[in-house]
Amino acid sequence: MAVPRSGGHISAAPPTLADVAELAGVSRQTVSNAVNNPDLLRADTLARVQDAIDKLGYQPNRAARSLRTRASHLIGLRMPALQEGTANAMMDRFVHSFVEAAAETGYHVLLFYGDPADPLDGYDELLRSTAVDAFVVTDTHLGGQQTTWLQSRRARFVSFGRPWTQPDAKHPWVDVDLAYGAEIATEHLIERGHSKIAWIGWHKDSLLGEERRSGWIHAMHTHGLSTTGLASRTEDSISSGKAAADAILDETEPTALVCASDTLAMGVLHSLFERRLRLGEDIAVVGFDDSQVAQTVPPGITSVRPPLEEAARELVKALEELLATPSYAAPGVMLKPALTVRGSS
Amino acid sequence: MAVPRSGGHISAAPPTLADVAELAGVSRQTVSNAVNNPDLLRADTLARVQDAIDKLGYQPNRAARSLRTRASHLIGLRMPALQEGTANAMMDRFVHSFVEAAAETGYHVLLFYGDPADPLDGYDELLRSTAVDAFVVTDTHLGGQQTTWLQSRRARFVSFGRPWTQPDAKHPWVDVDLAYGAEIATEHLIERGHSKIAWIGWHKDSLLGEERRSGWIHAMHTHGLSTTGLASRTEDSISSGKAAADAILDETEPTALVCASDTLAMGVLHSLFERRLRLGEDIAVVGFDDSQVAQTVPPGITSVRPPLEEAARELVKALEELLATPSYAAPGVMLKPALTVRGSS
DNA sequence: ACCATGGCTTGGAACGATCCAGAGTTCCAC
DNA sequence: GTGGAACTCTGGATCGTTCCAAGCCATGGT
Repeated sequence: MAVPRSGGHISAAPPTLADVAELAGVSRQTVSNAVNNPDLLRADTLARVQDAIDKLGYQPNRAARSLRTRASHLIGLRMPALQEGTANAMMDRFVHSFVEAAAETGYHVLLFYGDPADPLDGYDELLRSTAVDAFVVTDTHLGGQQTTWLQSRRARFVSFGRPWTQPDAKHPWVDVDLAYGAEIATEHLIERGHSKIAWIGWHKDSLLGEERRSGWIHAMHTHGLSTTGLASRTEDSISSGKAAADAILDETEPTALVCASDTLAMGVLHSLFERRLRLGEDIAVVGFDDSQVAQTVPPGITSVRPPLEEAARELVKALEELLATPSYAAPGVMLKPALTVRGSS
Repeated sequence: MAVPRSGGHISAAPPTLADVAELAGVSRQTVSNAVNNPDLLRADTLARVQDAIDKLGYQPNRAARSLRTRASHLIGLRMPALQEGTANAMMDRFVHSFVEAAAETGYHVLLFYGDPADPLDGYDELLRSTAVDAFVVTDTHLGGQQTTWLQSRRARFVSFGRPWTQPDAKHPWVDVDLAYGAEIATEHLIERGHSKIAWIGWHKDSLLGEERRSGWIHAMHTHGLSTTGLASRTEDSISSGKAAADAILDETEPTALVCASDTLAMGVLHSLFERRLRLGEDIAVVGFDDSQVAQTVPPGITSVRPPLEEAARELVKALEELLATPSYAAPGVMLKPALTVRGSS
């Protein structure tokens, strides 16, 4: 439904409702109705008003509309600040999907980054100036501080990430079942004939990390495989991924490695490079996130791909409901990831 | 300058100017002045009003302010839609930098993606509804369609990318001198002792591609090196990068390769992987963009790093001037990239 | 002929801020 | 003591839209 673009004519100030009303010979309110409740108008009046709207290229002024309706049709999306070296390229796929999904339902996205040290940074200003209708919260695994605070301010929001520490939270959320992701990754390797499959994951206090780890353990045990000596926990960085791989390759000699992130997988690749081992031939590696890096490194890293496009759509759907009915309490939505198989396994 | 966050109390509706005025015992206008022109007030009045503002946690309503001042303090940033497989991870570093730079001067960023086939998609709606004060245009190498149209609509904008096809364009722009980038990349390889240095670049009709290529040629000729048989032109994708590398490695046996993008460099890596050649030992490779991939692939790809943070700051600076003085015509700003040296060379 | 009904349209008020012109104070020079 | 400038502060109008209550008009049943 492309709006025809008024091409050549140069207009000093954009046309207003009053301009349209005058041209169409009706009152302002009738034009407003033509835009917002067309079924209230008689067919011929509607046509006349539409003509005038098209002729002038009229579009309602957002500020005026927001002021009156108390709705900006803007969604605030807070992203965690990028850290140099960490491959969270996943997130810009999410941003992209979300912006597109929001655009389809007439919402625009106001992107902001908060100081990672202060999970509330940025929200307050936007909220108090009523700049946005709702927020999308992304780092729920860092604790419930953000959601608790937003709730206390009566702000509307949805979260991309389950309410880890607050099982009774009422806000809508969407998350990806990455325990399941680890499970299918591990099973894929088992199918390929591996039995000594190591895990390189995050520290014990990382909720996300423990969840993914549980999927690996479950798959291993289901197939009667031992996990002893095969797990290591470290930080989410390339250097610690390399160190962990070095240690576990020396000690236990696994034939395959499942990594909690593509970043760790890249660390493993560094270890392999040094040892002159060939990825996908001498040893198999699976990562998480299906980042750019996993997609492009030869021969490609098999990776657990979160359905970010679908997550974005679900979030927008939840937002719509939430904004339509303020008391809306949705059940959380848990999506299943898929495994993208590449040369590394 | 953190605004104290009103913690516990739950307020139904945000406080307005009138609320503050009543509490402070002054008129609405005085409160408005306290916020926007504090130096107009007597010191003690200002203090009293400030107290009231803090007590109520007042912040001006954006919609109301926008309506009156005809300024939204929002900048529309149009990004080219992501293409699967193409590593334009560079762009999210730019988005991040730009959002942060804008936030520092009180602007928020409204991110949107346009249909790549229609360079005008998305602008019109935001412009006519006066949703944003200005735009940042990013794909100027695709031709002047966007800027010409925006100019005809009297929209304010700056571009990240020089006005390639319109040398007489008047709008502010910021760009990175990537001919220089290719030059330092090539010289770096020459210093390392290479003399047969091949170029893997884009098609002839790519303005960006020809520019980068000229830097390689210039460096080669300056050092008395021949370029015949060492250049190839192809599409910006991994598979064509691999094909180009295959061809040139078979034919001319260069010892080093300069690639017009990290994506092409990844294609080269695929070729090397297949040939069991070791990156950085058997052959040297340099890429462009300093993407996540270049940073993380072992042993790291030497890459030309565009100063995106600086570009973002310059763009914001230009925007500020442009919005302050509508007739502002800035000279374009050309920034120099640096070479990040890694194991691949 | 009348009133009630429902469909369609209208003018005035309101949203919350800033612009503008003017009113009240203060202060100093004469 | 007065005039005038400079400094403070104020109330009303205004931005462009939607909400609200009321008005108009044709229709149809009594």
